[in-house]
Amino acid sequence: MAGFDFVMDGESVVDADAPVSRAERRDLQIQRVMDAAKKCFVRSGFQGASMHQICAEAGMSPGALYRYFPSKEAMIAAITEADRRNDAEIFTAMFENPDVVDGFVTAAMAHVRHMHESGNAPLFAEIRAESMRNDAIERTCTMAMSEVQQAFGKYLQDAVDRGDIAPAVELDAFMPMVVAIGEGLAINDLPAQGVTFENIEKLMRVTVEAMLRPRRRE
Amino acid sequence: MAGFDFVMDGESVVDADAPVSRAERRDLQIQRVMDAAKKCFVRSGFQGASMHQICAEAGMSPGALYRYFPSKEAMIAAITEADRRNDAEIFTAMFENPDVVDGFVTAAMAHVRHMHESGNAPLFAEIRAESMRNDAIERTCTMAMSEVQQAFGKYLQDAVDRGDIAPAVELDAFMPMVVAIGEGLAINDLPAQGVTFENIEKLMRVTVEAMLRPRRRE
DNA sequence: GCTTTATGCGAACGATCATTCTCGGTCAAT
DNA sequence: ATTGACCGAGAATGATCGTTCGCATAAAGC
Repeated sequence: MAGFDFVMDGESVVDADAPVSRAERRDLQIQRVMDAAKKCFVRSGFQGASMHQICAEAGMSPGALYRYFPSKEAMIAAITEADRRNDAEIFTAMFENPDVVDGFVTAAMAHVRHMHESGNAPLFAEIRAESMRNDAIERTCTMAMSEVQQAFGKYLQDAVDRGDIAPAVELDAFMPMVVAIGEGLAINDLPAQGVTFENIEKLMRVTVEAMLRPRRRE
Repeated sequence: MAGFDFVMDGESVVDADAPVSRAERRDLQIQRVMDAAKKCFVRSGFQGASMHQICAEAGMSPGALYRYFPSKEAMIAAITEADRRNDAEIFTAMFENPDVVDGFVTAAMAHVRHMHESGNAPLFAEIRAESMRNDAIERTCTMAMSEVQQAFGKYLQDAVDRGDIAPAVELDAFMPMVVAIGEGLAINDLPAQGVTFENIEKLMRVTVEAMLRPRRRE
């Protein structure tokens, strides 16, 4: 039997005829574990998922799994970081769009769509719940979002300076509130509740427009 | 030593000189357990908190605790229901206010304030995370909110009929989205992040106004 | 008074948990 | 061909989990 095949039954993860280096294979195995862990965490939560379940899902023994992650805590940290980084990237895309409102709505809709399609809402909810009692997770969340917030702030300030927008409240208060609203939309997975993307976008546009270009009090 | 005193050390929970009936005392004990459990769940999560921890927090042995709740699952269910019911009551108050926008903003601010002062945000986050994988919890959340949503829908429809408001999207889509946004604000506990109540209210008013009385497209 | 019922304690139970250990095998380098 | 680092399986470990049990005590009903 030629090539690698580390799975004894079911699908083989490493293609039997594609030779890979040690380091490459290691990365693939790490990815395999993370995929399995993510599945289990979504299904049972961080504390609820057992290492044996994760091993079974990954088709790997505990001894093997522990070669790649020193502890369950480390796996939680790794998955949290990957998830938060992924989210951050979606938002960074909006900073290219010269129309602030449109850029914002587009990015937010991409986020809602991604959350719906990937089925990651439970994982995100789990991360947020865990972040409120686990300092390490909390730091990961803050760090991943702080660079986005910083760039976001600059992006908005530029638009303010050129007179494109005039936020209803100071930017320091505006940004956390927008993040909070976005999280609410993400966790609730509105498309799954039957709300159409069209309606979500329509209401979001009205809202963002009002927040960034408020009506004058008459 | 007269009267009851079931705590061997530390504070006594049942006043030593106030005779209470069996049923009354039972209710007090149940409340005692629920308070302790809530504290532990906030600290460690539903799965992370152990029955021994809850026993210690309640100043009660496992044997005693199990006289009041048949299982940990039952305790989680009871605490979830109490929390959701509490939230529902806050929102029901808004249906008295004839000005929809003002009623809405007032209720939402009461919610934000309550969430901040009670320090219940972690519990709420935990409940939402658990609800995504535990059908019983999910049903509790839906039930507690469905009566509110129904009354909310009627309240809004009345306002639409009399021409007070003209929501940007259909009510069926509007309500879930508003709930989602509210949850985001609740979980994030903005006052704890330094955002003032004043700013929260200001942006909320602008937003609600825009959603319910949108500008016409020019 | 005596009996019945409700409480409470805390040791003990079996199950399951995260993690470790041992050992046989495989790869890359010599 | 031999070596040495790496990898993987799976049994084993001690800890901890949710829950139960037996027994003592106190109150309620007669």
